[in-house]
Amino acid sequence: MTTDDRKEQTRRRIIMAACEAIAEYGFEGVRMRIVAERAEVSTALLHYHFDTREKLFLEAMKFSFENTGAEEYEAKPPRKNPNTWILARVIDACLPRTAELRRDFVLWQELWLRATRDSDSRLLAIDLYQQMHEWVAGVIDKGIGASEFTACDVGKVADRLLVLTDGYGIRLLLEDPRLSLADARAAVWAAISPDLGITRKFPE
Amino acid sequence: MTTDDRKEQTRRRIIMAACEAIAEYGFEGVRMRIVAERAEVSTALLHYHFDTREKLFLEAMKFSFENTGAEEYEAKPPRKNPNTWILARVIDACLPRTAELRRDFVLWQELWLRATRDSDSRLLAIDLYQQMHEWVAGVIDKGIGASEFTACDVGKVADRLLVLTDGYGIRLLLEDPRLSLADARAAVWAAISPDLGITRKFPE
DNA sequence: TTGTTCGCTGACTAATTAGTTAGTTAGTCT
DNA sequence: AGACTAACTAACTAATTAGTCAGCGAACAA
Repeated sequence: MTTDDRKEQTRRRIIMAACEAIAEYGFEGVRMRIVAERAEVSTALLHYHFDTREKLFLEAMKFSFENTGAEEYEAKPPRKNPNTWILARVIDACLPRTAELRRDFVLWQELWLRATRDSDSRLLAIDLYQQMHEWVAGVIDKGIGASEFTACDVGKVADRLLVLTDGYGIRLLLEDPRLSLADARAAVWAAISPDLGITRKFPE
Repeated sequence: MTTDDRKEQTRRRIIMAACEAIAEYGFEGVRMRIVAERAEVSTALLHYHFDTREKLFLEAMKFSFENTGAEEYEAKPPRKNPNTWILARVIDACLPRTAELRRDFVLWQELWLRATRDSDSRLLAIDLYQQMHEWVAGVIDKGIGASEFTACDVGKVADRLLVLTDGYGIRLLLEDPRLSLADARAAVWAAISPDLGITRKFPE
């Protein structure tokens, strides 16, 4: 392994530590010491790689959102009820179901909030939202859009899906006993599926 | 004016300053000095009244949410299309339309995020969400629920309304040129009004 | 082998922070 | 009037912070 590889590896370890720390303590709440400890380096190294705290954290945000996996959606839908399958997977991808998605979701919210104060964050957030929207609209359009049943504005459906998963996602973070993951999935399903000409109930 | 009145007035001035500061800088970002300056008192007085930073900020959150005005909804709906009028007002009340609502909305989001880290905040957030839900459901139920057209679960409609306004609210905070207030209102309207047996378009 | 580069650290600084304390002063009670 | 209470402050401290810098040592080049 070359020193360049090693350097890149360290850089990445720092960024990932920063992501975890931001989700855990919040943007303003993270201390450089915490990130350094988690990445198992000195605080001086953070400054060596990223100059300032601000720059490190923005890099971390960017990295996090560029690396949230949508790989599993490359999998082919089953022959039976492919539309139902696709919609269910997209909804699931946008809800904080797993610990990892939950972490990303919190990071997301941190960025949203920071966007109200910092213009760099705002531009990043707007761009990110657009990317997410394109991804959702793309999956729906490619997978379901061609269906004989649908005659709707895919963009608007994607928009509504994102808003709903965002709203329910926030509530899921609260771990309010009155709202389960199943409730949230079902509610998003009910609000979206008719628009796509899907009349089936939520699978499982 | 008695000293007790004066004390209460000062206390309130501090709390309101804290609310503004939290919305502006974020929970972790607020410095006691900022709050003190804004309330035109010494930092020592903050500690005299609230002991610790933490306690002050929790009090501020509580105060803010107990004092968000729903007074304007006491006004009587017009004779013509009262259902339409009521729904439009409720939706408007939940979207960050004005500077004040925007500030409260940001504070709200701060609490949501903090709720993922701090159990006191979490309990407050859950309680608050419940209160908002009851308010929305109450207004809908009292104003529209008795209508001959509706036969839906008001609780679920209120739930969906809150989720949608939350989701769109966040996007409105971004001031994304692709999403106007009118778009958000119309989208929420379209997603809610059919459930309530309202077939009219969004007023104005 | 030897000199050089550079990823990396320990020990530092200057600035800022929440919180304390010893008073001052204005309003209240008898 | 005179004693008392308590809202309020200036000046402090102890701790923590982001950021700096001189230098180490392993990898690389010659």
